[in-house]
Amino acid sequence: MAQLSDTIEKFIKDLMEQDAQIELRRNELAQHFGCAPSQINYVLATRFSVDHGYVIESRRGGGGYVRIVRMRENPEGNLLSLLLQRVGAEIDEDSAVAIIKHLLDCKLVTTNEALLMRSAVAQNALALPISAKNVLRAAVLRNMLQQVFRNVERGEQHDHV
Amino acid sequence: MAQLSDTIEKFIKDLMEQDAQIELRRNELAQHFGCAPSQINYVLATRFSVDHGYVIESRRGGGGYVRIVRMRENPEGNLLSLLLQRVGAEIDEDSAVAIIKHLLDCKLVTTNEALLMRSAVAQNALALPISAKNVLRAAVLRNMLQQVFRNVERGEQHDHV
DNA sequence: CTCTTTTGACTTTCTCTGACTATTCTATCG
DNA sequence: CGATAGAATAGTCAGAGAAAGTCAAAAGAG
Repeated sequence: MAQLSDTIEKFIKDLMEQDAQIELRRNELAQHFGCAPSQINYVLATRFSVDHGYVIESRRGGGGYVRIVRMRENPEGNLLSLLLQRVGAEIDEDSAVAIIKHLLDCKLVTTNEALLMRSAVAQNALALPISAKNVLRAAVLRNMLQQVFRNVERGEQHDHV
Repeated sequence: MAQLSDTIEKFIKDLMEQDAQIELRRNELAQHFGCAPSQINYVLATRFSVDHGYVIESRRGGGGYVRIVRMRENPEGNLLSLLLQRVGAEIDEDSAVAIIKHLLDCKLVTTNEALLMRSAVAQNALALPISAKNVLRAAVLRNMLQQVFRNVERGEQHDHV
C-alpha cells in the first residue's frame, strides 16, 4: 500500500489543482489522516520543498496556518534565458515595459519592484542619443532580470514588505 | 479564520486610508470588538510599531486617546530632495550603493527592491566609457529615487506599470 | 541492513485576557 | 485659590491556551 506520506502528498496536490496557493491547518490535516501532526511537516519537507517548486509559509499560535505556494511551472532558469533573449542587444521602452509587466503577472516581482524597474528603463533615465539609449536600456534591464531570478532561486520573498 | 488581531489591524488601516494620522479611544475600540482593552495594545505593539512605520502617542485619564501616526510624509519629502542633491549630475557606484543602503535602513525599500536598484546602477549595467557612466548612473538613480518616494507618498500600490 | 516513514516529547511563537499600575482630568473641600 | 480625592483613561506584564516547529528514536519497506 502507498505510504501515508504519498497519500497526503496527493491530497494536497489535488487541493492545489485549482489554486497555486492553499492554506491549511496542520492539526486538522493530521487528524484527517489520523497521524501525528509532525507527519505533515515531514511531507512538506520531503515533497513541497523549494527544490520541488513550492514555498511554505506558516504561522503559529491561535489562528495558525500553513500556506503552500506553488512557484512557477517552468524552471526559472528557462524563463530567464527566454527573457534575456527577448531583451537582446537593445530594446525600446515599450518592449521593456511589456517584459516588466510579464514579471508582475507571474508574481516574480511586486508592484513596487515593477515600478522601480520601470523607472530605471524610462526614457528620461537614459540621457543619451536615442540609438544608444536602447543599447543601454537593454544592459540595465538584463542586470535587473538577473537580479530578479537570483532572488527566486534563493527562495526569497516577493510579496510582503 | 482571521484572528481578532488581524481584523483590528485591518480596521485601523482602513481608518487610516485617508489620513496619515488617526485618534481613537482604546476602550471604545475594545468594546466594538468585544475584547479586552489590552488587546488593542497588543495589536499596536505587533502591527503598528516603529518597524512597521508607525508612531503611537497616547494620553491617559479623562479625554484620553491613542493616536496612530504613519511616518514618512514630511521628513521624507525632505529626504528625497536631499538625496537627489547628493546624487547630483553624476555619481560613482560606491556612493550610489550607499544611498540605496540608506533607503533600506530607513525601511523605505525592501531588500529585494534594494537589490534591484543595486543591479540597475552596477558597473556592467552601464556599457559606456567611465565618465559617461557616472552621468548615466545619476540619471537612473534619480528616476528610481523619485519612484520610491512616489510610492511612499501615496502609501498605496497602483497597479498600472 | 539501509533508507524512508512515522511518532511523540519537547520547544517556540502568537494571541488573548485579567489583574494591577500609571496618568490625567474634574469636582469638592479648606 | 490650591490641595486632594475620585473617576476616567491608558499601559504593563505574566500566564493560559492554541497552533506550528524540531528532532531523535522507533517502526517499516525494500
